[in-house]
This record gives sequence, C-alpha cells and structure tokens, in this order.
Amino acid sequence: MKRERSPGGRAPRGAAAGEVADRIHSAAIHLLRGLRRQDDKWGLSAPRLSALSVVVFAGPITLGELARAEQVRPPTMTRLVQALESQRLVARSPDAGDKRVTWIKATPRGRRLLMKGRKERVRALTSRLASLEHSQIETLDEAARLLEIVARGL
Amino acid sequence: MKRERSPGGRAPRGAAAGEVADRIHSAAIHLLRGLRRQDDKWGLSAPRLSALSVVVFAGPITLGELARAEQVRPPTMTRLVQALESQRLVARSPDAGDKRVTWIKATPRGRRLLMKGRKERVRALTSRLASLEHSQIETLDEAARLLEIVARGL
DNA sequence: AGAAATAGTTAGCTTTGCTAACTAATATGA
DNA sequence: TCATATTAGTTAGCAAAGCTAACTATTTCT
Repeated sequence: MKRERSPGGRAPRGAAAGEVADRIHSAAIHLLRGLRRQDDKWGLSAPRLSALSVVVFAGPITLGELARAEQVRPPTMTRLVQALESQRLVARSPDAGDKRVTWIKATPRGRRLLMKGRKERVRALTSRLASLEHSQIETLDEAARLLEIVARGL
Repeated sequence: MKRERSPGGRAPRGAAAGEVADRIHSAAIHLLRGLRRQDDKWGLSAPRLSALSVVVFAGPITLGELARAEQVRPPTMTRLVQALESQRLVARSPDAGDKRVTWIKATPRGRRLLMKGRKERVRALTSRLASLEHSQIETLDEAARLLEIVARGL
C-alpha cells in the first residue's frame, strides 16, 4: 500500500483529484461509523446532533430552513425534529403572521446536552488527536472547512 | 461566524481540538449526504461501494476480515455482500480447508463498475475540487489519511 | 469424545433517508 | 372577489444500513 508521494508532499499529478475523492469518501464513511457508536452512548445520533447543533447556533429557525441547512428533505427533518422534541431538546412554536410555518428553537436542556455532548466527543476525539502533531490538527481544521464548501456544491 | 484565526494559520490553542472535532463531524455528515445522491445514480450506495472497493483492491478476502476492514459487524457485512452478489459484482467460494469460511472476490463486472464509478465520482468531485487551489487539494489528501488513522482508533 | 471457540447466517428491531400524496394557509390574477 | 397557484409542513409507506441475540456448522482444544 506504499503510496507514491514525495516527502515534499506533492501528490502525483494525473489521477490526483480522483484518488483524493476516493480517500475522502472512504475516510468520511469510516469516521462516521466510528463516531456513531460514540454518539449512541449519550443518546444522540449523528443526524440529531447535527440538527440540534444548527438549532442551537442558528436558531430559532423554521423547519424548512433547517432541512435546507442540513441538506435533507422536509419529511426527514420533520421526523428528526419530532425525535428531538420528544427528548425535550427543542421546542416548536407557530409563527404569528404565517400560520403555515413553525419555528424551532433549542430548550435550555438542548443547549446543555449539546455542550456536554461536545465535551464527550472531544474526550473521544482528543485522545485520538493527541497522537497527532499540532500541524496535523491544523491540516484537519483546514480540511473540514474545505469539505463543507465542497459538500455544499454537490 | 468569523473565526479567530491568524493569517499564519495557527488555530487558537485552547478548545482547538474540540472545535476541529465538531467541524470534521459536521463536514463528514454533509459530504456523505451529498455523495450518496451521486452514488445512487449508478446504483451503488456508499457502504456497498466502500466494501466493493476493499474486495477489489484487497480481495479475495473472507467475510469476517471484510467486516473488520469496514468496521462493521458480521451480519451487516453478510447483507452487504448478499446485495453485491445479487448484482453479480462479487462472487463467493468456500474455503478448501476450513468449511466455515467463505472467500469473497470481485467479478470482472465488479471491477469494471468500480472503475467506472470512480470516474463518475471524479467527474462530480473534480468539478468541485477544480475551484480549489492545488495546495488545498493536497490538504484534503493529507487530511483523508489522517482521518483514516483517527477513525481506526475510535 | 466432549467442551469451547470460531465463521457465518437468520430474525427482528431501530434509525435515517426518500417519494408521493395530503392538509392547511397564503398569494396571485382574471 | 373568487378560483387557482404556490408554499409549509405532515403522513404513509418503502428501502438501506446498522445493531444484538440466537442459531448452525465447523474446527480446535483438553
């Protein structure tokens, strides 16, 4: 599995983008499979956690906007929100003017859980990241930003 | 949403790992949601594609090893392989010596589809990656490697 | 030979994603 | 104004992917 890569870090010219695409794809799958188990431990799956995070930081927000932000269809988001609501992590309220729309906002409990969850995740990931050099963490940081941009355009 | 990051690229010291963890998590979710739609187009979901890829490049391989490689439980892999088999992308054969184990290997059709799929994915991703600089692609390349390492340890 | 371990499967549950079809409310325009 | 469009969200129903528990069939170990 020795990859042809000069120490300088220049990837081979030709199929570079394709190989990078493959590796990113595969890495994302494996990372999420690993993280899901972690998430389960405190009762929030990855999609719920992700949605809650948007509600906490960008909320109050309408269901439709939330679905768009999470790149998911409305029915899927309806169900995610229902789950979060039944866990009392978010609350819904009707819009005053337009009776079709419902606003979703985080409860204090939701906010607390997100923060706590973040700490837990950090504990798991930090112990892994600890074996990396600081420059490598910077690489991941930068990569995460790039991936969001790439993902938006898909 | 302006993040405090000096032009030099040094992330803030304290919560760095935690924030990076958050962003990586979120980016992985969004990337896969986007990619899945692409994958669907030629009939191979992300998990199947990932498994097929291992079979093509590391096969022949036993089901158990494949499950371990993909970080999935055996029943899950049984089902993935059954699906791939019914699509004639892989074939199974019993082990000569040990009758409990079955070997999985890619069919020519599986190999062809993987290569074709790779090209399709490249088309989609390349058009996105095209807007990035070469140095950013290198960042993603390096990040993918790091993420595999991180994921393995979760 | 009998007990324990191993490889894989089956059964059954949950979560997450989708589309299609629906309700209710708002906006348009003839 | 009144009929028609569009929009927001939900419900129903399907499929994929993940899990655990329990099973079969082998192999290995004492």
